[in-house]
Amino acid sequence: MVTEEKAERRVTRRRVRTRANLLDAAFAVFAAKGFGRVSIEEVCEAAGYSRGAFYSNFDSLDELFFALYRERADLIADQVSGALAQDVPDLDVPAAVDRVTEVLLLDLDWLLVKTDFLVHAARAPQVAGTLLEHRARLRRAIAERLARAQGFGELPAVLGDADGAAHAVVAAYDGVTTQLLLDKNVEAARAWLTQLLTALLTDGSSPQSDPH
Amino acid sequence: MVTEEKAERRVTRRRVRTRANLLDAAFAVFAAKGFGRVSIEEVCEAAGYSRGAFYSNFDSLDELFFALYRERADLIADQVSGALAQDVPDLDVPAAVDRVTEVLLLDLDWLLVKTDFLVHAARAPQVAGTLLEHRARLRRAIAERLARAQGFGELPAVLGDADGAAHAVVAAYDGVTTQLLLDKNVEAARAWLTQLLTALLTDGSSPQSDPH
DNA sequence: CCCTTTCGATACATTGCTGTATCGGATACA
DNA sequence: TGTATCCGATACAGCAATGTATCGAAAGGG
Repeated sequence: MVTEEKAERRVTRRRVRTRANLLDAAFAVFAAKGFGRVSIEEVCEAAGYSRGAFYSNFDSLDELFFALYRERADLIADQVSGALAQDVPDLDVPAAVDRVTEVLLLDLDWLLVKTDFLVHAARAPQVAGTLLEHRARLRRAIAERLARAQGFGELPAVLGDADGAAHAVVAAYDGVTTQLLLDKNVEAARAWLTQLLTALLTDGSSPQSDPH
Repeated sequence: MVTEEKAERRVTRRRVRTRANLLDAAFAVFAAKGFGRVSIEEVCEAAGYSRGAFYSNFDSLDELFFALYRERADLIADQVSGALAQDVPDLDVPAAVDRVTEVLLLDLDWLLVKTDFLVHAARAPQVAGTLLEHRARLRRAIAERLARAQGFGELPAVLGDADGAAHAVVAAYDGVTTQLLLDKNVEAARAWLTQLLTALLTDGSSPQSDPH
């Protein structure tokens, strides 16, 4: 071993605070202007620090961006898992759909940053790999939840097995998200996603109100 | 009227050529590095011109980007319209789906640029408006095509009317696109989109092979 | 309370990009 | 072919952001 990985430091209390502040400020700035149009200086200024603080905590904007994404994505993934596991009887897929929809389509700023990250990942295979894993994990959680419901004969497999259905759920979410980015109408998006999902996950027997 | 809109010019032959070259080069560079990370100089270098040529044809990178998007988007929109109108009997929705799918999921580079543009539009209301109109037009074409098929009793309205179904089609496309950006697997995306669309647009009676 | 370690501010050199102004060669049209 | 116009290359000034090196101050351990 030639170099010390990160030469252990006494992780001061002050340090974690500034780091958190930088991340928060970065989130706001990224959401407002887009990752591609943000400079290190802007982030520092928004956080109330000088560039010295930044370079003491991160090596590059990319690194900060990755850390930021990871932090928030994990948080939301947990919330979704919670929403999926919440109901004991495992019946009532529509109810679970409602709860998940509410968690996922909450914060427009997060949506913007998330999309920036997607675009970023699309050109960095390594980053794309990480993101794909995240998505696979999420899909697995959904598939499991659906499989449990399927035990009660709920799921009308229009598309293959529970795994395929999970795929479809994610695709529907991504699709609705795209429109939401443009029209900024969270309520419509939520209603629309709910309708899409129930259409996909139940046989076409339950009529829904039209959100247009 | 105080100012001449654009002081009519003798639109030389040379001019249109360089303009086209700049646009082509820009497309390649944008696809490779992302709009946010591209400088005017890079575009010029890729096109084999100096910055003088650029400033003679465009006012800013944003303007070039917009022109580029508009050009290609219109082209593809035409192709889609063609694919939708192609079959005379108006039955056979799956066949139309196949053709459209083939047109839409062809070029990964275009997908990258298109997504960049989406992200850009998400933060520029005016641009977003234009993009929304484009999408609405496309959706209308789809809805009309579906309505024609519906006349023959094909479409099993799982989601409201033909308009709602068109909405769903676009959402499905966007959703599949997102995954494609990450895994770069065009064939899988195409198969997957086809399956999704047929699942949405036909009653769940026709079994499909599983593309996973 | 002192002393060591760590954090973050400041100053500096450097680089890459921008936009403008100018000019010579190319182009169109008579 | 002559000539007026247009196009794009070059040169220049300026700016904004980067990364590094240095240093005073804060934090925490003893």
